[in-house]
Amino acid sequence: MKRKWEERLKKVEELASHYERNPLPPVYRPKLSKPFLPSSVWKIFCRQAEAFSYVKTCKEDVHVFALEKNTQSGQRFYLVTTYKELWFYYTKGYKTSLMHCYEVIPEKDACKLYFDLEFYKPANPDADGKSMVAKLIELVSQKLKELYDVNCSAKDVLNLDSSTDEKFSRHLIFLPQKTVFKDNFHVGNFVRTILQPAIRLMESKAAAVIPEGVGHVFQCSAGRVGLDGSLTNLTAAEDASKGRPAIAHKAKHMETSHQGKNLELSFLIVNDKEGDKQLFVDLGVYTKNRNFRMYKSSKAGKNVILKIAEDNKFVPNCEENVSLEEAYFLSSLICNIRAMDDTKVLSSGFSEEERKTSAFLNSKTTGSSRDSMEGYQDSPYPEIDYFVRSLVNKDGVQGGKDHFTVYK
DNA sequence: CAGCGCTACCACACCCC
DNA sequence: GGTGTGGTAGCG
Repeated sequence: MKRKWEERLKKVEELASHYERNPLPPVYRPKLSKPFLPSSVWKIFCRQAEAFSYVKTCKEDVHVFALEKNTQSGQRFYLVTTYKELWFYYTKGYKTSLMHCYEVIPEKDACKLYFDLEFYKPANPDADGKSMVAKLIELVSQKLKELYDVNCSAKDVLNLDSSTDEKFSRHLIFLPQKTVFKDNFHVGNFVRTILQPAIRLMESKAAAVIPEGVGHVFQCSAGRVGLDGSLTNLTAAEDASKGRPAIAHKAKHMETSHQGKNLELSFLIVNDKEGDKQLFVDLGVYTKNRNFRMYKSSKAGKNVILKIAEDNKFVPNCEENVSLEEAYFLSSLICNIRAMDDTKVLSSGFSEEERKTSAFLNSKTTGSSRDSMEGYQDSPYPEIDYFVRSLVNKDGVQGGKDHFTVYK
């Protein structure tokens, strides 16, 4: 009897000693993985740059998330952790501050094709958001096929909704198998390019003047890139009017051959609060280190979260030990790329750095904006043409003839 | 001590008809 | 009035 007591006492003392040597952290954090797996990473920074430099020192697969303070002041801080661990606390509600959580899309990381869609309902009483989303998915899928030979349909598109009575608001995440974009800027280049006809249409509506005889050509493999790095569309009429050697033969051919297939894009144009025209697709999200609100998060000061849309058609393949909800979460993350050998990496035009460099050169050498250059094969400065082509070729396959590129 | 990265917009200078 | 530039309020 006494012997048993002594044994128990000894065990308690050992346990006490163990906890003295290994004190509990101030915040309860159960082990998420087997002991032999990497230990947890959960670190918060006031500055984004500090968060990114910490990520570089981590061997774990960690990512930067932006957390909005509930004060609605717009102030944010930055969390570094793994997807797994974030999901654990995110759903368990251990930390209420995770309610307003944003994925930071690093400027040079591969990412998925994604869209931020919105319109103000009172200004667009006749707009049918669901049908607009369906049309957009159809359009984007058609362009993915044309430009990259990538197959995609509505069942490959995760459709998240955070609409209110006032505003129709969606996030679309395209998930054709094993296909990603080189980075956020390349996504932006692609999106701006395929929506160019709608942008021009909108501008002409805003100006209330529709220029005569101006058709717009979708720039594809044989296309040209403006010296300023923008994706410029060649117009046969403009070219001829400037009396320059026309290089629009192929483009003109493409225009006619695709005309029947091209979808009508006017459905993308909506009214904003002031009654001006704007696009249903927000083109302002394809920028450096963009914060993108996450599945099940709300904006600070609001309680509307992003949830699976009623008309969502995407269902993730559930891997072992992953709930359906977690699988949706992982699918919704723009930079959650499982890089395989057979992953297709799509690119479109310049990277941001290259765009800035050539824009700088353009302004310093010609002293004018893109207008003077549009529609020309060569600038008056061969050295610069050579330099710009070298930038383009870096992105292309087989000498860089292709502006839209697929890596394997 | 502490958010970030734009862009549309404005004021102003300078030029030229 | 046309055009370039520098600074910033406010948006996403």
